[in-house]
Amino acid sequence: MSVSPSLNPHVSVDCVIFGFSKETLRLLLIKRTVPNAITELDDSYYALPGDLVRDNENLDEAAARVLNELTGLTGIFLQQFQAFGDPLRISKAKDRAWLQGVRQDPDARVITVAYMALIDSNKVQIQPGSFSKEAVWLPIAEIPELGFDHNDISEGALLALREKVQIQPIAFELLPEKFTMSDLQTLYETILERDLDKRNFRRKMLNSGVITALPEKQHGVSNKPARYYVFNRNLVENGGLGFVNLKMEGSFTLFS
Amino acid sequence: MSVSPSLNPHVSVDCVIFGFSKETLRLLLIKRTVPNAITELDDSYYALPGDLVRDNENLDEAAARVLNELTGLTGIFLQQFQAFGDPLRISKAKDRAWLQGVRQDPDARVITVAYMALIDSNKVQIQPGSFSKEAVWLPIAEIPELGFDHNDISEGALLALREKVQIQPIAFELLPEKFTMSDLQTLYETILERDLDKRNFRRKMLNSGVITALPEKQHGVSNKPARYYVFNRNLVENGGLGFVNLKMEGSFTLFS
DNA sequence: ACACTTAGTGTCAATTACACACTTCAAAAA
DNA sequence: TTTTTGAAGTGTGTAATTGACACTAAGTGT
Repeated sequence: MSVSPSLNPHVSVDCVIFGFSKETLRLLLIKRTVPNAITELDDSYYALPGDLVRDNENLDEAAARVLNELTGLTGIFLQQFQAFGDPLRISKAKDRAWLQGVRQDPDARVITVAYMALIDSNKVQIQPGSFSKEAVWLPIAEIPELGFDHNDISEGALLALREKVQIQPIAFELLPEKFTMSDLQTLYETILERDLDKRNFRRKMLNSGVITALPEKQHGVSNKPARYYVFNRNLVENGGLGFVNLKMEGSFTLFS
Repeated sequence: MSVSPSLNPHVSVDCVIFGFSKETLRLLLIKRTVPNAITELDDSYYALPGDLVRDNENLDEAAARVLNELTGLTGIFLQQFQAFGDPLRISKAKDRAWLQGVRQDPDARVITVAYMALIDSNKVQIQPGSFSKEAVWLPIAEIPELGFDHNDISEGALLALREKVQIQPIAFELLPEKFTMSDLQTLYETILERDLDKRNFRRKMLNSGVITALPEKQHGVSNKPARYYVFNRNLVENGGLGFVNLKMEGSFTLFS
């Protein structure tokens, strides 16, 4: 076993991990515990999972490592969306207290490269101990004050998600393998914060070719059972679709 | 005069500066000269303008500073688009030679945050001495091998530009205040590498409301003089337009 | 006056977007 | 076993947008 490769004290990655359950978009946040020297109680607060970048890995690898250490998952949709580098981003008192307990060079200025991950939250099994004792899925409407500039980063991620979802078929990454048309529509409505017409949505989705109907239907629901669909991952990734037309009502477009 | 604030040895910004002249998209590149210890001649090569980030500035400020030191300009369209952090990105021999002449810690791993700038190349007056003896506008089709990973960064910038131009009215930043409809169309055709229909282009542009016709026309051209237009910067930035519809032929859209 | 070059204009057909309401299916309750 | 309940699933007509297409207008230079 080799020694742990050295850390770059000035560059970190943070992951904004999106999940979707109970009809709400959620973020996976970790709880950080800081011994409070004055009260001798523990202060604690939530933050995005993140870590310094190691000298032998690139940024994508660092983000994938953070995600894997927390969730045990690999092969997840993970996309860099913005770097944050305000000189004061790590200067809040609580944050400094935490850094002093954890970092070799707690005063170093750290620029962070933020990633967003989209995962089916059913797949997540929080890995004990890796980052923190506790990790929770919090609805995006109920995110408390986070450490560092993580509120800014989360808001940036949400804006980026809202844009990307209208350009590329990536929302599927938030659903299980099999899903109903209503699941999908609710997801889009949640992300876009806007109601969509059921019939038009269905037609657009099916015509676009990004999903395939399964023969299988729901069982045991006390109403008409919905059909299941799957996302055509291979078709989309191999460009087997020509262009995908996924514009939402009222979204904007450029020229002709 | 205060002493120069300290530099963060691990984080830099690089600017991909786009211009448009003679019907070609160009990048503003600087020439770096490296004394070659063996031949005693100077090796030189082109690179993107960039610098380490100072401890008292954020990333946007660092990029604006680099741009200003090179061109003398302020208030320019400048947008972060991607961070690059491959561990080997500064390990080419020429790059190391240059770093050794310039950096306090030439072996430090550096992550760079890349920005793209869009400017009217007529406005640029290269500032002597700041970055290098020489800076040139090179057509994007004729970019040579650059230092570091700057070819990757440039290609990323071009892709990002091509996407953004179809979503937001930013192409105007590459033109002078007054421009003709043909100027604008040629610019779009150049960026998108695709021919557009003259009449449809004109209709879309005018209906979108992002430009206003001036009474003024060209003088001294040996053909029918073209009318001049201006970009409605204020209207666009203040959201005075509702939605701008700027989709190009065949571009893709999401749902309904 | 004629040649040359680029600017500028309109229409029609096809496609796409949007609004809108009833029937179907299963389970649960009566 | 009938009825109720609740979500799934389905089609059409209208309006708006897109895209294809060819000629005339206005200057300069010869």
